[in-house]
Amino acid sequence: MDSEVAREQALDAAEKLFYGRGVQAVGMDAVRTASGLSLKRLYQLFPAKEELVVAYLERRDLRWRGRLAEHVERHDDPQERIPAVFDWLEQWFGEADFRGCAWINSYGELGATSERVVTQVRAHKRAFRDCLAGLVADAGLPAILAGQLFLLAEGAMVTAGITGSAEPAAEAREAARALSRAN
Amino acid sequence: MDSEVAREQALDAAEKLFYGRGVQAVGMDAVRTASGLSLKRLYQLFPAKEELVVAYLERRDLRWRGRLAEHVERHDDPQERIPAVFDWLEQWFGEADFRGCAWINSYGELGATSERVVTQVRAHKRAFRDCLAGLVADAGLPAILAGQLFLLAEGAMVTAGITGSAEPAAEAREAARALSRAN
DNA sequence: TTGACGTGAGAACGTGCGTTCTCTACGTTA
DNA sequence: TAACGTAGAGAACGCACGTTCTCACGTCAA
Repeated sequence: MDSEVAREQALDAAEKLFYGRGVQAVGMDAVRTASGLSLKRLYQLFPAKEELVVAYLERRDLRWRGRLAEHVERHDDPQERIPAVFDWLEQWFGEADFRGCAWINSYGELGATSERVVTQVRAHKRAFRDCLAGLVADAGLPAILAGQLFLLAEGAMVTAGITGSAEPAAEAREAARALSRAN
Repeated sequence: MDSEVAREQALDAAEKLFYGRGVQAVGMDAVRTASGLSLKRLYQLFPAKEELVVAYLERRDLRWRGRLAEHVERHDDPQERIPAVFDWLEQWFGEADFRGCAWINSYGELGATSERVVTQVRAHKRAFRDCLAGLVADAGLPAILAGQLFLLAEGAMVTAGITGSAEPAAEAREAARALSRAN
């Protein structure tokens, strides 16, 4: 079987399991079963579990930011793009399998033990922050707003994950509107 | 030895280890060594590791909120008490052993496997939110502000933990000021 | 045909850890 | 003094899991 296809199968299985149950709660055996690959093949593609975890976070990062960008770019007016971020978050929070932010959860789980995971988490959060900074600049708003919107979004993700409700997105959007007007 | 004293010793050791290295990365053996108690005694006090984890979160919750309240109450002016929350966060983020919010981290680690931990995390976050709501009411500000300040604080905790910087507290305080004026 | 090689399936290995058990020592009480 | 209960120290147990090994089988080159 094509290596590329096998890799995607492994990552599909890993993402579903790691995100849904937590990294440490999922054994390589479960990934094997879910992916339909043999353990041998799995270890050829990812020589250790940590590699698989990092690859999972990496691929999810690309997808996550891709989807966000896609949603935001539907709005031509730069002023509307900022609330659109929170609309997208709200939609995400409402998905049936939503279980909080994969990177925040991974940091809680592995932050103290895996330097590579920490690097991955920091890279993702920095990229998201940079994305917000771009939107703020395009809307002609002061740069200081970017960090504030970022904190609102992070708070909303955490809170939505813990409480299992999508409401924090609306609260954050309201706060973002107020901050945009205030600045 | 007095049971009460032994319990405190166990919890002191557990808190230091669980918060510093993560719950799953710390074995009961490490807790035994750090506490100076025998395994037998430890299991008499906490029949399973999960009990110890829940007790750790419970005691930390009381202390954490106690310290916050103590700091906030130093200010007599209700208007100043809200920024004081973020001052306190900044001070906390700057502590040498700061490693993010214990409850958010625990949720990331155990949220999918331990219902009791989830309950504990939700209770803590709800209590913190209620505390903010009280401060907002005392300051004569609209109730809607409480949730927004809560999201800012949560975002700041997460971000400070991941980046290892205390700066998010200042950003959040600035945003909180702007929101208070805007509402 | 034959032998080398890659692959799949899963058994096996080693380790770590939560929990329990054993053994010894000591204090208490009749 | 002798019997008994309790606690400490840590060995032992059972299990889960990351990783490696075995073995049978199909494939392809010479």
